[in-house]
Amino acid sequence: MTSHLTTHELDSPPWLRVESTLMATARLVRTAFDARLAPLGLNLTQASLLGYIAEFGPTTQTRLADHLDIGRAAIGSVVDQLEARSLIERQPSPADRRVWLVGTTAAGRDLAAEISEVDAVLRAELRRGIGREERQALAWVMTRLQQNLQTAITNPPASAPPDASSSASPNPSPNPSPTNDPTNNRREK
Amino acid sequence: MTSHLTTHELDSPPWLRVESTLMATARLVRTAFDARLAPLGLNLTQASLLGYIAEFGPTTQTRLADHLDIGRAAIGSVVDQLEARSLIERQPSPADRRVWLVGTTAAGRDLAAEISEVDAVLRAELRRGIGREERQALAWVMTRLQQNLQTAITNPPASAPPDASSSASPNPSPNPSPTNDPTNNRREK
DNA sequence: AAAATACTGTATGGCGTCGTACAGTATGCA
DNA sequence: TGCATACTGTACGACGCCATACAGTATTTT
Repeated sequence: MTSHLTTHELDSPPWLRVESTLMATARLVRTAFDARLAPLGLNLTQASLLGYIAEFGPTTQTRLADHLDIGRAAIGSVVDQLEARSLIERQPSPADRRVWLVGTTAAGRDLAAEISEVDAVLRAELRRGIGREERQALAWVMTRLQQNLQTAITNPPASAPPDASSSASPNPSPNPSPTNDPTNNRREK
Repeated sequence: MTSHLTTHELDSPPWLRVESTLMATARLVRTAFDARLAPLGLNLTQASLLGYIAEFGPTTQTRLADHLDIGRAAIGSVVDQLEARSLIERQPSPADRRVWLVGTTAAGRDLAAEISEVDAVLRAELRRGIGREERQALAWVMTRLQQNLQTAITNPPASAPPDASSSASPNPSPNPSPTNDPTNNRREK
């Protein structure tokens, strides 16, 4: 059992499985950024949030959630963490008493600069051996892919007509099998 | 192509341009597959597991974990779920009494066929407007990116400038702890 | 043979995110 | 003006995954 050269063994045919390659790569991206940000005591989400408000100024949490692509509830948690470390600050908005304007503190600005540094360094490393055109082509194809994915998600699970009224409850019984399972032959270890 | 058609607004922050697009796309991939697999009562992980053993026969959980790129503990959970629905089966290995050989049941094989169908349909949709060469180029660049990511992860926090004596231990205490915070000016809502 | 080492699957606790429900606030409409 | 609707941030429960620790089993070393 040697193998394990790079990713897996030779069983996976990446010829057709572009999607799984994509997801694996995304996971690696997150891992790499997390690793590099760990010395700052941050993960990728926290760093992105801090970097964003450091660049664009105080922002409401809903906007942050939109930009970071996570839910409003999750953003609240991240803001809590960063606020507990005095890196950011919740300020009431004079215009809208529902919202917080989340802005950086002085310490937050300093750390944001370090984040920016880490980000630049890592991205430079990731570009090694990849030409500018190739990167642009990659971005273009992925954008196109995103469009297709979006339509695939919003569109009903195939075969259904364009009118989405039929997709009201396509799956009333997700558990088809009886599951009686009288013979539990599971070894106890 | 002014981009931002589908994703967000026109901000397109210089943060993690390509990388964030990649991660957003990966998220969409998972969402799309989950949506299409929902009528079968499965998510992407479960479907991948079932499809794998349907194609390659009984497999140990460690192998499955390696192939699906998740930990052994997580695999155990997924196997439990699928086994509870009588889609797969744990069989003791005659050769090694530590391991289970996870194989499909008859119902599992049937469902695996449906999974394969869903998979083919969705992937065909995702290819719309993307040429074969472009897909191959995408795969190539991502593979290269994976290599760079791998080295970036395993390699120490990089930089390694002439001598980093000044930043020998840049952050021994991630919590600067001015956390006394006597003025909790947080509004109660 | 016995002991040391490596490996497999499981239990446990933790983290990050999601989805839903909710109170407070703003906005549009009668 | 009053009322209905929409929006913001939070609380709560759930899910998926990770990391660690562990007992049982295999494999290698002595």
